[in-house]
Amino acid sequence: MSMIHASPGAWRDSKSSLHLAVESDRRPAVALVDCNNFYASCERVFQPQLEGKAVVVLSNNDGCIIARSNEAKALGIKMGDPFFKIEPFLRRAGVRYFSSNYSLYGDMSQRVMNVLAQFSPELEVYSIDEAFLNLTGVLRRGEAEADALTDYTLTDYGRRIKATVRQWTGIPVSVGIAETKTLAKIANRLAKRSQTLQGVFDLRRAPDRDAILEAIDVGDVWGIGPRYAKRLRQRGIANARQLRDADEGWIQKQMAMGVVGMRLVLELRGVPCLPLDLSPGPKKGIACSRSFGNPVTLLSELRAATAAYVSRAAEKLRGQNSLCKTMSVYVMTNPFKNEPQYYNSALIRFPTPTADTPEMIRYAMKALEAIFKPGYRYKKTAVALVELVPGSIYQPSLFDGQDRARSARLMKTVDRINARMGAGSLHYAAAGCRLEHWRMRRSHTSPAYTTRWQDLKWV
DNA sequence: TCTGGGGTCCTAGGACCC
DNA sequence: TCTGGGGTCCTAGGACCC
Repeated sequence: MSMIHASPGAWRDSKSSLHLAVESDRRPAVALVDCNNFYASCERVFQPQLEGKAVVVLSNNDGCIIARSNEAKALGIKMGDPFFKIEPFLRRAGVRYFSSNYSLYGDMSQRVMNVLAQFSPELEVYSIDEAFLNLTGVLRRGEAEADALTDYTLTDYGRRIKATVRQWTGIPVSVGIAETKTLAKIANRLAKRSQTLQGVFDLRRAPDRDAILEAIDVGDVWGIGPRYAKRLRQRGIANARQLRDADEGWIQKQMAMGVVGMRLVLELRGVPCLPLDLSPGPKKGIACSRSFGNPVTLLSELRAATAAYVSRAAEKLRGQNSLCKTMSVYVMTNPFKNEPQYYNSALIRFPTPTADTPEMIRYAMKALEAIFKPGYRYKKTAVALVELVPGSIYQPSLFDGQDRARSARLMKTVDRINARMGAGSLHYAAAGCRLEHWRMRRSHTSPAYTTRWQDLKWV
């Protein structure tokens, strides 16, 4: 997909001036590189006139706000604000809004990651817009040639990372550096918010660490959600400094956080407990769920939607070369509505682990019929594949009548055609057609500038 | 009319084994 | 006086992340 194929391993390039320096500090160093307002920034890359303007990106179905440019944040627009409620305000305030365009964001993400990979041999792609880089010793690799330059620090290196990503992809990022991932998160937060730091901050070199940690609310520490934050505050632990200095025994016992809490506290103390995950294995569960563009009352429509989601989930399953042993199917009404509510799910255990779309659809339809109740306005159906096993080793059922090899070949062909011709080019009739009214609404989509020839930007 | 989607890990408790 | 000890696997639920 990606159109940038930057040469890997630039960090090794001895001709580059990047590595001609020595930082005497030998402490471990990990950087968190985080894209600023990622989805909003992606939209801006191809519409530079939006620079400096308030931009927001909407969730699926144009439901709520999921990304905001700084200008939009300054206007008080909140994450999760329902679009239909604030649309009038957005219009009045001249905020530009976009339906989410995941093929664009996914592709831009890959480009950013490709650039980052050149700055460290150890990169963990943590999410669509974030990556951890191990920078320990990165500057020392070029030591032999380092006579010319002294005082080149990881802060300089971080600035170089930031500038390169910006130049090669158009995406602004912030870089936080520290001894551990948890501290790097904090450093990144500061880098992003401070006017003076210009987007790069090395917490290891900060003389006033205690004061910095004290200014971080305990709920803003990575790994502390609303529940834990509340419990910690009840014990008088209100900020990151206090959490760092908390009593270990109490953390382990009282908090029901056990090892999670302990790791977190140690990380705050500068002891790395969360190693970089350089090559994440296959997913342990795969889900596909989507709210409908319009409420659904007919079983036939629910069937089509469910079949469509099964087929998407099965595609992901095959994409990582796994088979599924257990699948669940959910249906639910709209909890925001003051109308009769219904929620139900069914668990399906396949006699033989499978990744065969038609087989999975057959089972899902049976399950769906069992949980469907007429008379409700359904809002959403979901398919979750749990209990996945590697495609290579599985225990076939003794009475399995299917020609597994044949169906695997068929699936492979279907996937290949869709990869080449575009997602959904070939799909199952059970999944209905594109125009059905339960399909997702996306009324404000930008073009897929980087993944569709028709949408290529003209210059 | 209209409120997102997709993951991970850990713990406790029960069943079961020798 | 007094009824063992140690282990695994599974499931449900809770918490977190982006």
